[in-house]
Amino acid sequence: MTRKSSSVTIRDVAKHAAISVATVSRFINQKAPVSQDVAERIQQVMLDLHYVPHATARLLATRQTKTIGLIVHNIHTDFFVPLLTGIESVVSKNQYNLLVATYKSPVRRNSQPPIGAHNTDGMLIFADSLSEEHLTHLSLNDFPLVLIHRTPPANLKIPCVTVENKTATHKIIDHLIEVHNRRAIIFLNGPHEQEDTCWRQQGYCDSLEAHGIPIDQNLIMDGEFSGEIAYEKIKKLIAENKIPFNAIFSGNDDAAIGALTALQEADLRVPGDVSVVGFDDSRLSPFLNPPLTTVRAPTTEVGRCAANLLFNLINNQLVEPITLLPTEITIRRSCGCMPAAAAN
Amino acid sequence: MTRKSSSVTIRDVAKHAAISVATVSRFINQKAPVSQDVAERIQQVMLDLHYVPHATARLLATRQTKTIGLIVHNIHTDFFVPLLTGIESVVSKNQYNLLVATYKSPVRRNSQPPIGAHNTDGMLIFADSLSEEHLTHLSLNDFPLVLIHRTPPANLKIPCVTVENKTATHKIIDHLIEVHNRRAIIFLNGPHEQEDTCWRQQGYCDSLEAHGIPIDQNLIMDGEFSGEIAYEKIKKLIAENKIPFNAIFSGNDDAAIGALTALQEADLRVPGDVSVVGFDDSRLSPFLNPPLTTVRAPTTEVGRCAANLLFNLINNQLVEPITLLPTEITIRRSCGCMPAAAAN
DNA sequence: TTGTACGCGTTATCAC
DNA sequence: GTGATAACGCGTACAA
Repeated sequence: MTRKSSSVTIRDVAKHAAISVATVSRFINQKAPVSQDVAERIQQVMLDLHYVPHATARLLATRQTKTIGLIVHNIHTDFFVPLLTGIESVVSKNQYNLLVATYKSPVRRNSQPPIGAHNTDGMLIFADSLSEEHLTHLSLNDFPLVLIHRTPPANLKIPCVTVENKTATHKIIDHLIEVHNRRAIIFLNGPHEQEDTCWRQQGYCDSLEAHGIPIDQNLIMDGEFSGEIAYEKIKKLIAENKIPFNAIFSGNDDAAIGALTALQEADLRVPGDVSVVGFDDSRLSPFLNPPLTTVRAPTTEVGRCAANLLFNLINNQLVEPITLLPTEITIRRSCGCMPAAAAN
Repeated sequence: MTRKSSSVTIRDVAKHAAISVATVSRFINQKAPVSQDVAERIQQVMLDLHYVPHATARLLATRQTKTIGLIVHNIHTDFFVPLLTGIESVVSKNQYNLLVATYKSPVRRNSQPPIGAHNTDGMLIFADSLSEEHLTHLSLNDFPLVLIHRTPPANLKIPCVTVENKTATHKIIDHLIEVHNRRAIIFLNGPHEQEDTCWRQQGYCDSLEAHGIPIDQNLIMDGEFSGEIAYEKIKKLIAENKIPFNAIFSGNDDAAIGALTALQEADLRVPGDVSVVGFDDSRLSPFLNPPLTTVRAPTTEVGRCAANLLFNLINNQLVEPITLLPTEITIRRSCGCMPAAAAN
């Protein structure tokens, strides 16, 4: 498994520049002033030899990796692109690397996440990808951690950044009820372990209650934030034809697509027969047919913000314990409105 | 910055078990049989001391990183999700980590990519993110490399995986001409540095020639594979009203969205006035208005395949020098057809 | 089966 | 400013 003995090391640079390794190291890390002459020589040799410091060796010596980790449980979603875009911009601005891992703490078996203190300087943890136990262990060791779309377990002081779910949901349901006179509103909720799900459900219920509409558990169904699952659920709902409804609030835009498809296949008109609204304002929402009325969540900003917090932590600076980014309703056509501008 | 206060090393274990470090190491890695008595003693001491092997030191000693790298020049695109999905599935199956870097080799040669032999065991390189010089250097050092959507420079034997561009494009243009009688077809091409662009342009030209339609350079415009840029270009084209056209072949689906938006704003009907077709069959294509006729590219499969090749390389196995994945036309509505099934 | 000693590529600590 | 050299923690010939 020995890859290459031809790997160029700091010793090679030193030799070619006719200088000691210590000086080369100092120059690279700007640890101490180096004479102009020597600096230029080293610079040149490094370029010629394509020298790149060996990350692992450096870590062993300094205990720094210059990389941060991101743990998510599912990469296969449009939500991931803007999140990663935000994170990546900050990471590269800080000259760091990004290690991406898909992982989900299992309930029983004691497996370890693939990334941690041994290969990162800090981690971004999305939603419920890491168990409380893992979180606790890392946090207690003072390892820099920032939670995304999830609050820390009790007793643990881990900063988190998420978006305002409840009020926005409340408002969009209000809109459905007050403007479009929809009162039989299906709620396609997400995974129960995810906090967003809870808050969105809360907003949904609050709005109904505020309008004196009793909450019908039959209207609340698991969409799992998945287009496929939402599609199946709505298709079945229509086929059984036992529960009347005239609107669907989908917990996220992905699931809304599935709902839209199922409605279309059943020849139900949107928004004529059924209003549909979503959450996230993902990239494709303005282009759906009809364009989707939804809640705009600043996902790129979430990623950027979380990454910035993490770097503050790594640099031993104080950070806000909790950052709640604002959301806002984006009215398009799927709810029944006819906004002037056709596109985005 | 002291993270691990409890730094108990293999030496401590050896000392407490009254045994040598070598034996402890062998026991841990099951490299050679150890006497029952010794095994039990080591086991006990490791438990008592809460010993955990230091991952980094281990990597330094074995010259392995257990991570592979992915270099792309732009994360901010829907193309990235399926690609990453494919790669990630293989990476985690192999118990490896994935380091993601956005990077683009500058024309001037003074920068190094953030990932390389120093922090990965092999790399996946998308399109033209890395210059020939960087490629050459890595390849000459026998560093495992797999190219995605790009062939290797001459003289370099780097395996690559890409998709069939030319024939599919040829066919979809044929479709536009033969079935829908469109002969003034705009081509929104991608970045000139990207190979996909060239092949798609070739397919476009071949089809026109085969039908005796002269190639009009005015119809070929840079869409840069970007929705925004395509939008501006088509908007301007319509406003100037100097070049008549009745179809648009967009180099990728992203740009097709921009085109669609521009046409819609100008009250041009799709496909009534203008047929629009794309390339990629990205996730949102079936949901556009109208659903987009496009070329389906197996992007997830590309990612999976490239990652598999890379692992073969890492394990010193032989690999195919070039893998060309098939593409196929997906007929929806934007070309003018009216397929039976409404949605995908 | 077990032990000794060296190498992995850097940084840190001294001297000079 | 610069240069030796000792860590860093582990794997592994080579010996025994």
